[in-house]
Amino acid sequence: MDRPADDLNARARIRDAAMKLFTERGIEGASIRDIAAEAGVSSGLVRHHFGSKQALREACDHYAKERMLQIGEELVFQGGAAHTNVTTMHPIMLPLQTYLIRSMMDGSETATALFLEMVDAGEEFTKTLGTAPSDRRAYAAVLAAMKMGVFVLRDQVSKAIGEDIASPSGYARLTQAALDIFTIPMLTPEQLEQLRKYSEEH
Amino acid sequence: MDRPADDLNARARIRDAAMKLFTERGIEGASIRDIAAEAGVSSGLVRHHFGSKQALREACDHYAKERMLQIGEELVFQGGAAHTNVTTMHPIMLPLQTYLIRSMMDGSETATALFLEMVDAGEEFTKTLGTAPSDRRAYAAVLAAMKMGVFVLRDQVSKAIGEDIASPSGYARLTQAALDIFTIPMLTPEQLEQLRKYSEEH
DNA sequence: CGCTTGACTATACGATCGTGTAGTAGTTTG
DNA sequence: CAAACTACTACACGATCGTATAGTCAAGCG
Repeated sequence: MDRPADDLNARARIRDAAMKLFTERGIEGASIRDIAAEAGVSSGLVRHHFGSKQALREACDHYAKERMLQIGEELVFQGGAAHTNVTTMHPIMLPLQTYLIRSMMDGSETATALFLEMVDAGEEFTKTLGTAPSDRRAYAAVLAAMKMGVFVLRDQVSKAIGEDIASPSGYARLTQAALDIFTIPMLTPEQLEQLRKYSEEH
Repeated sequence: MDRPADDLNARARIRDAAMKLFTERGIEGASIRDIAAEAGVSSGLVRHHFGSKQALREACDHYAKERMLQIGEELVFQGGAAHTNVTTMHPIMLPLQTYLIRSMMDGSETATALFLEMVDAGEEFTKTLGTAPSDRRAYAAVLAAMKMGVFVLRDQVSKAIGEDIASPSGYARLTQAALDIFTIPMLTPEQLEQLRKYSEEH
């Protein structure tokens, strides 16, 4: 059961269409008429259900955030906190994440709030790490941004690896690559020392 | 010397204003009239110099790409390939990167081409690593996307750590955090094994 | 039955969009 | 000096935007 039961009515279809087009074309780039057409309804019905474009957007924000938290809880229940915090990549989340980033870039408070909650959770997670980063807050913030960033550039990453990252095969490569990045030290201690010296000089 | 010499004329001011507003509001969200006002010229002059909004955008794409490559070369010359490939974060690049990502998300071929070049360079870099990732291509693609992602969510990361990541202090925390993420293994070998088993089951 | 209510469509409104055209001031060029 | 060119502004055009209004249709209910 992927969605709530009574979620196939016109209101839900409009919301889904809005999230799709907002993601693909940006908030300003997706018109209410286009969204209505995508949902198979008149543009007047969009206004009837949501009042304004801004209100429609906020409804999408709240829905996406709720679904993200809901799916996140399910994943922690299934796979444990370590798995969830390290990868936090699940195919179901993909459209939600891409939408939320688009909305965040255009100044959504709801989406930004969700991001900050993710940073909070990530900061807690750092306490379970063997070697602690010196700046937990910055570590968690950058990590969260990096994980989201992969999905911002979904099309570009897909093009780079030659297959859609939403496909089972592409997603597997994506997950493994992220795991490699997060678990294999990128520099030898010597390189790290050299880099540290360089930083001090500049 | 930060910029070419004759770069203060109206044409350059329009281009800079366009990059600023495209970044802040998205391509569709920034009108030619707004861009002209930001540059302190008439909207007709924008058309005179660039012909159309699409052509203006492509001019911005090319300029941003050129500057990125130029700055990248300077950084390699100054600090060496290891430093450049691991962090690839320089304050000067920030506005260029944020613009290019915006443009990439709205389907810019030039920006996508630059991303693919970054992936190519990153893939070469993986050959200098001690422990090789199994899938170099995916590794480089995900790494490039992650590094870009931090700048997509610039405002959100800044909010999370309590200071602007463009400030010297915030930028230093950002760089150190990225370095920690890339050099400190996030999981113990035991956790990694557990995660591997979990993945096989699902 | 008549009446209300909610889902839905059709159509019209100002505003703003990208674009096109005409024209001016200043410099260059033959 | 006149012609040509360049940088620039002013203004008008259709199209499309978000929004508003009026009306249709079916279901529920006294």
